[in-house]
Amino acid sequence: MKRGLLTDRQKEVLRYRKQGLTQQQIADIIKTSKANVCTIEKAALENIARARDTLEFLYTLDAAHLCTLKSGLDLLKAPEIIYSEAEKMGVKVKYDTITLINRLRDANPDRFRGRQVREDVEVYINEDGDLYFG
Amino acid sequence: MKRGLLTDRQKEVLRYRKQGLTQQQIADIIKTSKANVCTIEKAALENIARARDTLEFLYTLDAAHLCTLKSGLDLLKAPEIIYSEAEKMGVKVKYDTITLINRLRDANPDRFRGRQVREDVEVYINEDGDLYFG
DNA sequence: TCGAATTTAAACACTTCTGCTTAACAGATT
DNA sequence: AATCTGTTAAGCAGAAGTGTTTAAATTCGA
Repeated sequence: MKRGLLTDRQKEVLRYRKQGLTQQQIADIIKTSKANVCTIEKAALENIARARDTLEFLYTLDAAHLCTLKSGLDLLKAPEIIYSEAEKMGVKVKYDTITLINRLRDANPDRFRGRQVREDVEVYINEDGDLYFG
Repeated sequence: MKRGLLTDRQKEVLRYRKQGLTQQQIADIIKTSKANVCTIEKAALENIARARDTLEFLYTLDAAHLCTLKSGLDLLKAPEIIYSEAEKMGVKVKYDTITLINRLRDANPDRFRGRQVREDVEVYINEDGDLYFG
């Protein structure tokens, strides 16, 4: 059974990178092209991000589904929706408007284009008023 | 780009499970066999474990490689090796013999069969004397 | 012990991932 | 201009993951 997401090749590259080597230097050491080192490093970072997202999901299991921010929605209208839904459930959202928008964008930058929601975002809330997105 | 490791199917099963449903009940809901629900749930838990291991690896990046516990080694001889190697590096291991063995086993149970190491285990140590295995 | 719940194994199509090459492109530094 | 660094894209072969079915084993409470 595989232990982690990272392949031996990916770990190798990350270790050399941590030591400050350039992609070209690493390419020479492991005998391949610098383009390939770039690809491998990128894949490694993606895998790490994916691992983080996976564990992030566990929080949504403890949380209740609050609402769905539908594709096309104006990002600035999201807080209003979220506050109103949370009030219905008798929970106070932990974040103010600005913080909420930032959290929303930071959580997964890919899902927003400027002020627009590109893809449906599910919003979860726990009893502490913490928000999670999935 | 995929966000997490878990497929929609796997998330679905985990959510129903969290609600206390049996595999048979879930199978009826998502219209498949209970055996399949079992497989999906198992895959989900494996993915979560893999995500944890992946992030665990990041610690080994900050840590230095201490030694390798080779396949076939007696688990009870590991502490001696580790203490002696750490001393060479001028770092004091944070754990006593008993705790060390327990950490070693708990870190990844699959790599030990009774008192024997089944598969090479890399040992890393940081400046605080914390140990990581990979 | 009976039956329900859970787990495991094997096999199958299908999809995705991985490492790799080649080639091109953008930014900095020299 | 020439060089070094990092990125990106297309394509390819081999490996691994996913959902599924079917069938057999195991656990466990009543």
